[in-house]
Amino acid sequence: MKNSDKHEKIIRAAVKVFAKKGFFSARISDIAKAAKVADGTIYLYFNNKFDILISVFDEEIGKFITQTKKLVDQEENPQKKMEVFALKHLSMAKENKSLAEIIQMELRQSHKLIKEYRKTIFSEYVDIISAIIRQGQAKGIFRKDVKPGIAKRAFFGALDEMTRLWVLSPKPPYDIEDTAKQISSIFLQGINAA
Amino acid sequence: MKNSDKHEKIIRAAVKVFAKKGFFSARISDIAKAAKVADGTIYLYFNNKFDILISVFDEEIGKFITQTKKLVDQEENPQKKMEVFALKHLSMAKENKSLAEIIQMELRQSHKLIKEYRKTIFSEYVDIISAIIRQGQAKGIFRKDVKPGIAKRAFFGALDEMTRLWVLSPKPPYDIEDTAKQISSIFLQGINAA
DNA sequence: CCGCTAAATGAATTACCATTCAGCCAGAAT
DNA sequence: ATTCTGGCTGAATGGTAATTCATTTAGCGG
Repeated sequence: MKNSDKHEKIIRAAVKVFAKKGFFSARISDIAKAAKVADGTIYLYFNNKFDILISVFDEEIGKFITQTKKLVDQEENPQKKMEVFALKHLSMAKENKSLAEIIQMELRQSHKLIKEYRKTIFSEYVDIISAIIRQGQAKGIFRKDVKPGIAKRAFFGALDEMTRLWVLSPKPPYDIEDTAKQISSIFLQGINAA
Repeated sequence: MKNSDKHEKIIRAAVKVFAKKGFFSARISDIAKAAKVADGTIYLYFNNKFDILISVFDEEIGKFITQTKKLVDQEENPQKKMEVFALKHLSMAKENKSLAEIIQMELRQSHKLIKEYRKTIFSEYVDIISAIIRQGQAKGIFRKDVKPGIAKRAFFGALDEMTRLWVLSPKPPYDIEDTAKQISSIFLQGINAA
């Protein structure tokens, strides 16, 4: 009863359980069992069921955004940046399927807190794209008539939909690299300056 | 106790309530109150809560897909078809915000039945796009290296993400026609044959 | 060893809500 | 006027599962 960070263990278990059954159908006792702790123990680390979900988002998505920013910053060329973003996005969905599943399902819930959360955290993420687009426009390599606010969502939406395909299908129908390349390719040609 | 189709009234009420609170947080008594019927009456028309949700999908989404197909068929030119599709998609989201909200949130649930439903009905819808793309490729006006299976999802995903923006924001930040045009424009240039 | 404290347990409590069903009521038929 | 019938009602029921808390346990200092 010493080491073994219970908080961490519970979060990990919750990711799996939420991914499998969805937030509402998941029972606290399921999470407790998966984390190998007693039901009551969960309430020593979290205020309530909803708090577990929020913690999952906070702790897991935050890391991911930071990583993505770092990768994008390492590239010079805007086109290359877009490609890197697409690849990173899809790779994460593949490597961390449970988390991707939760983001796909639960982060779409209509609960007020979740809506707010989504607006905040997703803005930060999606704004990585609009920044790249503005940069490309400044350099004269991307169409000036494209609105970064729309284009960023279009690009993100395309990737998000591909992610959904993985989450819903047991067998990935397309290869990650191919998909990332294909989507970047369409999009980059689409916003390429005459 | 007269005319006034109860089934219809309940569906309408359910759309509103589900949109506002989400399926799981919505109570049968909320729907009953919104429909101005007794709680028990709902069970004369539906088997259970879930059945109401499924009925909403069946009855409302079906109509919409049919309409879209008809509109697309009226156009000759593949590029024009894509534009029409985009505009129709976004218009529907604007005009029927509650339904769009439910599609956005509930159709993503991890419940088996919903997953199946989504695969079936969405395939039908999204395949409208891939058919257009294949047609354009056959005519030599769209890039042959683009995979229709990926491109259809990218295009749909872009539109879906814009829809999400409307659903989450009280005030539409962009005009429907502008958005539809912009997205079609990026995408059409993106898949345009050299 | 022997208290002492904090962490952990899990059975009991409690709250919530979908669903049921015994009875009610409006209009039709006799 | 009286009975009948089918739609409708909403309080009562029952099941489920979140949350609590009295009790137990593990580790530690003396």
